[in-house]
Amino acid sequence: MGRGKIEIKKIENPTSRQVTYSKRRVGIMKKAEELTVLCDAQVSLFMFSSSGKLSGYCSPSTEIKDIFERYQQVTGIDIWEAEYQRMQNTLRNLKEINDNLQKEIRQRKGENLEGLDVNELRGLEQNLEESIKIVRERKLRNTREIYTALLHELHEFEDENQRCSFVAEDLSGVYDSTISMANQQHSQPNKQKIVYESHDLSFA
Amino acid sequence: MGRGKIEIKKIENPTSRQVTYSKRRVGIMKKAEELTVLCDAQVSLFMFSSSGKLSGYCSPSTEIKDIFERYQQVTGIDIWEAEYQRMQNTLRNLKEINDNLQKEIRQRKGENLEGLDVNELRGLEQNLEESIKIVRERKLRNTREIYTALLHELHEFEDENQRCSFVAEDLSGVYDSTISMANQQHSQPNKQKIVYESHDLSFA
DNA sequence: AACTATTTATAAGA
DNA sequence: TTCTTATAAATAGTT
Repeated sequence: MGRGKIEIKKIENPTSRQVTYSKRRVGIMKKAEELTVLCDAQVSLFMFSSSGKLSGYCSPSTEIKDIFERYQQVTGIDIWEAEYQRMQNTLRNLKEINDNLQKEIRQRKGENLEGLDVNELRGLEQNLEESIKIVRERKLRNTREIYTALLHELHEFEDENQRCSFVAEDLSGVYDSTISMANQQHSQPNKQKIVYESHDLSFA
Repeated sequence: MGRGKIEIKKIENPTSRQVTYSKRRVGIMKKAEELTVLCDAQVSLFMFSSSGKLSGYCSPSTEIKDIFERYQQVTGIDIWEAEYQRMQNTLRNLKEINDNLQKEIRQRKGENLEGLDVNELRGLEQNLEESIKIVRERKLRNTREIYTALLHELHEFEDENQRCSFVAEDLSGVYDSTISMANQQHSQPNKQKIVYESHDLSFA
């Protein structure tokens, strides 16, 4: 359609090529829109010129994303197969691991023991006994550490007092500061700290 | 371009619409290919007819994915951004929850107690004591249930023997089957069962 | 970008 | 769907 018939092969002259692109670009976009309107179709059209410029057409009330999803539905080809599937799998796995962890915690808390037989209950009991032993030892050690620190501070205080020639009267303040120091020393920067509800929060 | 000029608006007659769609579909695809070849352009064209059938054209050596990625590059719009981000966030959250669950379990097992002060250790100890109490009660109850079932079966066995006029000699088989029955009754269909390692697996 | 001779696409009909 | 064909539309080459 033009002054002469042309062969469909790459136009070597860059200027002519660019001109032809411009003309035909308009033409095909018009066709796309006509098709949309006349035939009630969804059309998406993208063109990148050899210089990299993008032009496109997309049927009204149609998002590109929708076109792609429909494309994927119809062809069964998932463009993002690898990435998406990988993420989905990771998600599923994490959820399963989560469920199991939740279950284990619940069982270690003594909740939801329906699924366990006597042997498993016996194992769980032994587990908990071992745990409580370790926790008790650790508590004892921590307490001892605090007292050691307290004693150490007390001695330094006494030495200082000897040098300054006056006697310590009230040690409760020292005691408090030693505890808070020990706590700070041991606390890590956890975003979500696990709280064990204690019925008796006083220091023992 | 045809026997008569047409107005560009939806063709109401479904048959005519379908016919027009078929003809124009071929036409626009031809145009797309010509544009690709003549102007060395990348073209992607998708059409869904009103009946949902997909047709498309994509420049050779061009994947749809590439077209989309280029589209995203040029427009700066990331089609999958929202979805992807949402998944990433879910993933992150699940991982964090997981970490915390792992940490809680480790602490309940008596591992990794470094982050806890004496008060927290005291709370954890009380927690474990409560748990162990519940587990012990449950174990006792299960054992009782098994013995009750055993007793029941034993009585039925004796009744039957009375009627059949012979005496039970070996009850070990009955005992075993009762236990396995009781276990089956309580075990749920868990894909990944949590195993509490017991040092002594004998029945107590 | 505009013009226009020609080619191409296609509407209507079969 | 496909073919035919009259006619509308697109566009190649030119200005």
